[in-house]
Amino acid sequence: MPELPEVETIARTLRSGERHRGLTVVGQKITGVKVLWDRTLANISPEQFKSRIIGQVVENVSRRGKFLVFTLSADTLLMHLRMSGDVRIEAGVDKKELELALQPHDRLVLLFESGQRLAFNNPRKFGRVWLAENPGQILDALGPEPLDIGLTDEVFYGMLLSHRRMMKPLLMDQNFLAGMGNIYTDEALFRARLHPRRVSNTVSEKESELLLQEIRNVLKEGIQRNGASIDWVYRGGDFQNEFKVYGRKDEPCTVCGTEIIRILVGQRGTHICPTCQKT
DNA sequence: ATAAACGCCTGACGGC
DNA sequence: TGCCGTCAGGCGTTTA
Repeated sequence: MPELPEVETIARTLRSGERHRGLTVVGQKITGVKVLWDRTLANISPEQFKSRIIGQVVENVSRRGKFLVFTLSADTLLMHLRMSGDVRIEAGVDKKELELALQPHDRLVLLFESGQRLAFNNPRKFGRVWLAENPGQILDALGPEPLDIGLTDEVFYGMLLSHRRMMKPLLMDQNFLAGMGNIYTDEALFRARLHPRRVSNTVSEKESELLLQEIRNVLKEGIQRNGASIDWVYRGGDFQNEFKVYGRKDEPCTVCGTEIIRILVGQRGTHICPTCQKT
């Protein structure tokens, strides 16, 4: 489900309590765990997970690429929502209630001393959770954060030139750049007037600068609007109302009026304006 | 080095 | 209504 703006929104709301009726995970002590689907845990057994995480306090929640990063007293808890995941924090009434009233597709639940709980919900079971002493082993392979000012025009252009790959799969490669997914990549390429099959080392310096700018624009607008809500996995954002190409097959291009088409690039449904985005 | 094919899962939607 | 194919905000592994 989520790309960078959606994960960022989740991290912020878990931290601040906004949109969760004031509930925050920061400062909460973990006193219980329910693992409802064992394979949710990517690098540890349910038994080890329980014995290690119970008693730890959530110090902070942040994001790296599409990972949610929970900094705990001793370890780091990582969550990746993949295609259909979501995270809820909710108040519990009593012990009995905490054990019950789970939602369909809840795969992992953390119980806090306060009586509140955090649920990892994941209909398609693609999402994963890690408990790691050293999260760098997982996160360090990721490419740079697109919104990091350390990613300069020069650095980004150099990155494009050092590969000979189609632009869309390259931008979606998390080890190249962290956080871009199918939707925001389509939107950024459209705004930069680049065809998704364009080969990276044929991009000019000017095109590269515009692309980085538009990548940042769509991500920032997505974050401002709390992400995008699509299909049955609704999360409260409204960036879907700003889509220029994604999901707009057969509708007119907002720039030139040509009908948006859907093509396949790197096995992924891809939306372009065939007039504005030439190879 | 690059990219395709496929697997992992459940659910929504459209056509018949 | 039921059945069927297609599609889905992701990513790892295997194969070419």
